[in-house]
Amino acid sequence: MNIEKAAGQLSELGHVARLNIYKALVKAGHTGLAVSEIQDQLEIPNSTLSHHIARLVKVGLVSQTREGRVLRCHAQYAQLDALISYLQDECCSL
Amino acid sequence: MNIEKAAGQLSELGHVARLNIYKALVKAGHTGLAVSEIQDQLEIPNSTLSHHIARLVKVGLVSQTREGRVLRCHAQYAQLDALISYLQDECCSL
DNA sequence: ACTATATTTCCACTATTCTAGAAATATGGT
DNA sequence: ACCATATTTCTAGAATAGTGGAAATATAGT
Repeated sequence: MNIEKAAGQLSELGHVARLNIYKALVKAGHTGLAVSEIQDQLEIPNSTLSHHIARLVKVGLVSQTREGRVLRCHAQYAQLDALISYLQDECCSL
Repeated sequence: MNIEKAAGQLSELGHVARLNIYKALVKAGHTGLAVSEIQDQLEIPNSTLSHHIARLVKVGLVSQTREGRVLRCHAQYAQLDALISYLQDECCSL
């Protein structure tokens, strides 16, 4: 972890739509959610949703696996853990 | 904590300059740093720096106290702790 | 080949953010 | 009152982000 990566991930989580997407993926557990399932839950137009998911993927917080026509999204827990650890180590030591 | 506040704070931390400012303030401990001291450390033009600090203050991550001509800035540890707790509770429970 | 479903990409528009110089404001010292 | 220092506010331009409709692409089934 370095400051550029941390800032990039924080920035992407710093949007209500994307934070909701990430939360939904975490709640969904290891099976993850199809893009269409996220769309049903959050009611975001498909192009907008695709854009937000792509940003989360780009910074490594979400991964995608294709299952036929369906793209399944998964929260990358380890990435968030690393981000939290960075914040605790770099920004919480008094 | 709620999702709007969390997203707002994450977004503000999601910028390298502001994350550096916050880190410097944490490292400075309870005495904090004057705006001018942050400027010396990070070499950011005063108007730009003022803008970034104001944003951190606005979301509650930093507070300021005036000491004569000097404005001293303090990291609000409890706010970051609350943010981290929110992430761990809402986004890390498998 | 055709059709249906899932998702992305393209496009254009609007809004916000970032940056920093210059001017203004605040405080303290002489 | 004047001057110096500290910081913000004003302003404006450039860059980035957000939004969503429409078209394109990908995959599977018939």
